Amino acid sequence: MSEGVEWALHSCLNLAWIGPERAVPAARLAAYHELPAAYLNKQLQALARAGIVTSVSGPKGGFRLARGLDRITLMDVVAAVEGPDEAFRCTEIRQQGPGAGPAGSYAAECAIAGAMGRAELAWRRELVSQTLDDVRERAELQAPTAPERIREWFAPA
Amino acid sequence: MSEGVEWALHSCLNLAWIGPERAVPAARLAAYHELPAAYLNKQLQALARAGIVTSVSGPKGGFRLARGLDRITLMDVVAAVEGPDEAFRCTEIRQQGPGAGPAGSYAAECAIAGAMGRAELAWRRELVSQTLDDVRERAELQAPTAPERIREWFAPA
DNA sequence: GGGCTATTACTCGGATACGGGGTGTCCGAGTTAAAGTGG
DNA sequence: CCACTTTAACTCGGACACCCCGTATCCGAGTAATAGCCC
Repeated sequence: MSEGVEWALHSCLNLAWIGPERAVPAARLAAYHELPAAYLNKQLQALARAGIVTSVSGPKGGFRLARGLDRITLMDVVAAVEGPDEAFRCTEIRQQGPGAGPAGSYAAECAIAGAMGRAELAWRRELVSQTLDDVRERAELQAPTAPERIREWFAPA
Repeated sequence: MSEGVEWALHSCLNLAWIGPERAVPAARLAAYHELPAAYLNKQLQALARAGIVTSVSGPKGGFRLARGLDRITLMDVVAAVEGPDEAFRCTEIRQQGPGAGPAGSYAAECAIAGAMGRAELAWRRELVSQTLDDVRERAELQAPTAPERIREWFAPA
């Protein structure tokens, strides 16, 4: 899985802790974790295209969350960064070569694709069931001082 | 996900339908679906290392299943081909840069890694719960003539 | 004809190239804040 | 002092290289069947 997913998730939580009042530039979000600024920008663009964050150009510009954390699921972020296609894609090799059966006998889905699809569905179901707000709550339980630290570090000079 | 997983799964089912009496060369398994023979051989080697199939060299050599389909799970095959590491790996960026908190405050797992881990656990759980025999059963319901076709095509000259 | 040996053909196994997608970077279009200027 | 204009700095957005891993291939080590040969 792409490394950008981790960056995007952390950035979303950071944005939430900073608050919706002001927009935060990608460069500043990147500096907080010493990430390549331009590349993080690329991931945030993906989030913007997916409608998870909104972006404004110019001075005092940057990114901010488009809606509350409780309305953003892990699935939303993963789909935005990784793309919509499934991890396991069936190439229908059962229809290739001498092993191919009669032409009309492939109406039903390949049993292997079905089985792998069920597993991937379980994965997606779990991703949908968890919102970023759930993650934030757990994070604050583990590190109660983190929100204040972040708010302070991102405070304008 | 690697394409080899699909090839490996189909090959395992084919091996089961052929029967355990004789070993089947990788080249023959590949020809059945018009796959690159040498590359499929590589995947079968991975299955052999994982103990899913056994391999014998020389004339009349090839691969055969090491145990019954009901004792091989989808997880076994995926782990053998894809490797054991998780898809989402946490790089602990929370400990990098100015955002890093006090040194001893990272005993607990990163909340984001935990959430992604739960999703991946659901995926793995589903893969473990399905054996190749379950898949075979469904496949035979959809295409009852397949086993006989395969047995015949792989029959020795 | 039977048993032993040498040969030969066949298969796996790992070492070796190639190519596409993730990774990383750079520069331009657009925008807004701020500075400058005249009334 | 205030309003307007001009400037300038800042930010996103997409276009451009790099590199690693999945993809694909080839050749050698090992093995067993087979053919040949001697008894």
